[in-house]
Amino acid sequence: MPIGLDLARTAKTCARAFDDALAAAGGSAPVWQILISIKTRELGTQRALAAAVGIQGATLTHHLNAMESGGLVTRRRDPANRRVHVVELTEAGEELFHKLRGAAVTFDQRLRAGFSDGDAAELARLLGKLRDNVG
Amino acid sequence: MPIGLDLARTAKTCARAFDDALAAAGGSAPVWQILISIKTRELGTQRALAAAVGIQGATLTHHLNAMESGGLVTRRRDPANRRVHVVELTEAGEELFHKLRGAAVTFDQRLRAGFSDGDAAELARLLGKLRDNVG
DNA sequence: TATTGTTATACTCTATAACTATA
DNA sequence: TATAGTTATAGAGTATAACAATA
Repeated sequence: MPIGLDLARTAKTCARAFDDALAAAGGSAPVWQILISIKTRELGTQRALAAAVGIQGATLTHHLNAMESGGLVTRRRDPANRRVHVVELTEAGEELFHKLRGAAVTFDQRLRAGFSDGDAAELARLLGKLRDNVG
Repeated sequence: MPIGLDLARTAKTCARAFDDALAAAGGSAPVWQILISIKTRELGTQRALAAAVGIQGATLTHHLNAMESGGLVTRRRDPANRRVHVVELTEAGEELFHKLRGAAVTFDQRLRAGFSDGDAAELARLLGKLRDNVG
């Protein structure tokens, strides 16, 4: 069995289950990824944000437009460099972040069922090797 | 680090690299999956085919339309049960299958770099556990 | 009525190219 | 000129609902 096929099938199955979990909590995978990135690297440029999420700048704008319409984020120009648009979470954005985090934690517990610490570490090591091999 | 996030990032990185490899060989991920399923479970219904690939029947029809237009497959009614459309590879379809298989094999070798047999088996075991946990 | 597959339509995520605003 | 981001447009993959053909 090719490793890539096994990985793709597993990822597809897990991604769908995770998407369902996030949707039930009122979110989606890209929104969750963007919320995480905003929370963890506050004050970066949108380019950096897009790179962190693994998408193009225009794709990020697309999502941010929807998130801004949905009242999750605000965008304002940085006074120090007015080319930069600072993205910040609104209260609703913070709420959604916490809700999605809860869903993600619950999902991860489900995923980890029957995993020893050694298993988890071994999986992380092997996945890291795969990324190195294609990067 | 949540397992799901690690898995999703790895799968995204690998899937993009694999898509590029398939595209360079004239294919795409769903086409490759469908070709594999046709070759390995000849004579099934399209429903079974769709289930094997992990998509809906209408989505499969969408891809088969493109593949038929592209001269890769033919569809004809099964005389024994005329509701069933038997999907078969044309010569061009067979050629593409072999070409994509070559690309997939090459990609898998790249992915396996530095993997011992034990590593590969361990990865397969852990991925299987993940699928069990969400299935 | 139930099953097989198609058609029509639309949604989500993604991307590239051209553009605006700022430096 | 270079950089940050947006707008316009498009394409791939997926899905649901309604439909036609067959049993």
